Amino acid sequence: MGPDPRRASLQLTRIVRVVPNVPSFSVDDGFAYVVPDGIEAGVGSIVRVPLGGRRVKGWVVAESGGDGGALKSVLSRSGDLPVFDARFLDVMRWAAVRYVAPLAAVLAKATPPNLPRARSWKDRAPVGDLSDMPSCDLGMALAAGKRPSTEVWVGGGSWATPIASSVAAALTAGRSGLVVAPTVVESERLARDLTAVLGDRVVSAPSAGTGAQHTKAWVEAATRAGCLVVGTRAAAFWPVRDLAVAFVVGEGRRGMKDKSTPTTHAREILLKRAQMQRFGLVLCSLVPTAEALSLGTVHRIPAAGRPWGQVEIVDRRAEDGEGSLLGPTARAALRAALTADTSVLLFTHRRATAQRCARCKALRRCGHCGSGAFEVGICVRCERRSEECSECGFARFEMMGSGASRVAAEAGRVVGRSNVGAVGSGLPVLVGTERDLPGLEVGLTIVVDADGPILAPTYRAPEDALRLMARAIAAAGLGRGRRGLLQTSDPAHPVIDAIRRADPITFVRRDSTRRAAAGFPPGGEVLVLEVEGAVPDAGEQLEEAIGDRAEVLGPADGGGRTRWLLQGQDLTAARIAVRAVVSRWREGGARVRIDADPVDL
DNA sequence: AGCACGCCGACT
DNA sequence: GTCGGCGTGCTC
Repeated sequence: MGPDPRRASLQLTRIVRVVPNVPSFSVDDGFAYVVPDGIEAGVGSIVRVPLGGRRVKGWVVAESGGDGGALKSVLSRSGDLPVFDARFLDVMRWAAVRYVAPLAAVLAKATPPNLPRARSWKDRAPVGDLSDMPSCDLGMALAAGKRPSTEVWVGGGSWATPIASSVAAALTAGRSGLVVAPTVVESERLARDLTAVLGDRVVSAPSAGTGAQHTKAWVEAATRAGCLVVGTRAAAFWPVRDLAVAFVVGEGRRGMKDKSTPTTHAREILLKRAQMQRFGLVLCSLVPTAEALSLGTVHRIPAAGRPWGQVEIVDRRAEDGEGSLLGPTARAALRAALTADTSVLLFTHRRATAQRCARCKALRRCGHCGSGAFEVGICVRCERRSEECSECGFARFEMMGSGASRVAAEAGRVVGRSNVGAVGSGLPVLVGTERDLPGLEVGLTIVVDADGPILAPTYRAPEDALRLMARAIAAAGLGRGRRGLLQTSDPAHPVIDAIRRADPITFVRRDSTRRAAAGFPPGGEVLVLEVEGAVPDAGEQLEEAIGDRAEVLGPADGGGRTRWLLQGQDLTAARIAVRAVVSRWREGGARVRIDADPVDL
C-alpha cells in the first residue's frame, strides 16, 4: 500500500500504541510508534517494535494520527490476523485488574504459540445443513440472532446432546459456538461425541499437542464461519469468529482455573466476554457453584430424573470394625459386586500423601513452596517437582501410609489382592481418587470416607465435597438398583442429605447464604497475596496501600512464604492499589503469587 | 524481561 | 590506570 495523499497533506502520521510483551505493570499503558507506509497494523495486530535497544513482540491496542516527531517506528507486523478487537481488549484490561496481572500477561493468553496466518487455514467445502436437528428454546433464540440470558444447566448425562441441539441452527446460520471442558481427556471426548452429531464443523482445540496444531485450531476458530470450537480453559481466551454462545462444561471444576499467575478462571472470563462481546453463556455442571446459581436461570438436563444414581448411606458409628477403612456393609457390598460381576470404584480423597527421606527420615518438603503434600513426586500445592531432600539432598523417598494404598490393602483382604488395582488396570475393584474420575465408568462406587472432604477447612469445602462425591457416584451411572455406597460418621449432614436426594441445587443455595454472611464469594470477594523472600515492612506497605479499600488479614507464615488475605464486598479499588505494591516487591527480588478467587481457603 | 548505566575489586 | 562484577531502573 502506497502513501496516503490525504494524510500527507494534513501532515498526519499513522501512530499506534503498542503494549510490549514484557511482564511488567510499568508497560501496561504501552508506547507510541510510527507505522511506516506499507504496514497494516490495526487494533489486535502483533508487531515487532524497538524497545530499550532490542526488538520485542507487542500488541497494538490503539490507533491514531498525529505528529510522529521523536517516535520510533514499528519494525514489522507478525502474522496477519488480529488476536483481539476493541471489546475483547476491554475484557482483557478488566482481567488484568481483576487478577492483578500485567496486561501483557493477559494478552499472551489470547495469542497462539505461533504467528497466526489466515492462509495457513484453507476453508473447507461448505458443510452440511443441520436444520433437521432437534432444537430447544435456547437454540431458537440463537438462530434468531438474539443474545439469550445466562443459563445454568444441571445434569449428570453427556453434555454433547443438549449442546448440539442448542447450537445446530446457529451453526447452519454461519455463527459459531465455544465449548470449554476442564481436562484434555474430557475436551477430546466431548469433541468426539459432538463430531458424531455435527460433523466437521467441530474444531477440537485441547491445550495438549504441538504449537503448530494449537495455532491451526486457533486460526480455524478465528476465521471459519459456523464452527463449534471445543477445548480446555485456554480456549476461553480465543477469539472466535461471530461467536453466538459459549458453554462452560464443569464450571465448578478445578481445571477451569489456571494454577499459575494470572490465576484466571474460564467461567469468569467467559462471563465478562459474554457481557461485553454480546454472546450467550451456558454454565453446565453436575453440582453448580454458588457463583453460577447467582448468575442465571437453572435448567435441569434432562428436565426430569436424577443427576446421579441411588446411594446407600452407611453410618460408620453404628458399625463395628473401628480402625478399619471399610465397614461390614462396604465389605459385603464388595463381595456381592464381585460375584455379580459388577465393577467397583473405591473412591478416596486422600490423594496427597506425606513422604519422608529414605536416608535422613526428614519430611519431604517442596523445594519451591515448602508444602509437605505430594502426589507421586509432584507438589500438590504448586504442581512443581522437587527431586531432592531439602535436608540432606538424598533423592529417594518413602511413603508414610498412603490413603489409596491402605484402601487397596484392605480391599485385597476382602476380595483377594489379585482383584484390586489402580484405575486403568482392568481389574474388577479399582481404587481411585479425583484425578481418576474423567471418563471412568463402573457399576458401583464406594465412597470410603465422606467426612474428610466435607470438613476441610476452606470456605467452599461443603460445595466442593458434594461435587467431588457426586462425580464419583455418577461414574456408576444411572439405572436400577444401588449405584453408590457412602460411609460417613455424620449421616445428618446437609451434604450427605443432598447426595441421598440427588438434589445439589437446594444445598448450594443454602450454602451460598452461609458464605455470604461470612463475606465469602459469591457474596463477597477475597484475594490472596503470597510473598516468598524477605520484604522488609511488607505488612506496613500493604496496609498503607490498601487503606480502607479492603480488610487485610495476616500475615500468616509457613514454608518460607508469607500470606495475606484481602477481603471485602468489592475489591476492585484494592486490586488496583495492590498492583503498585506487588510491582515494588518484585523489583526487590521477591517472588509474589496472587490468587484472585482462591479455592483453597 | 533484557539491556542499559551504575559504582567498587584484580589484572595486561 | 582499565576490565568487569551484577545491583537498580527504564523502555515510545
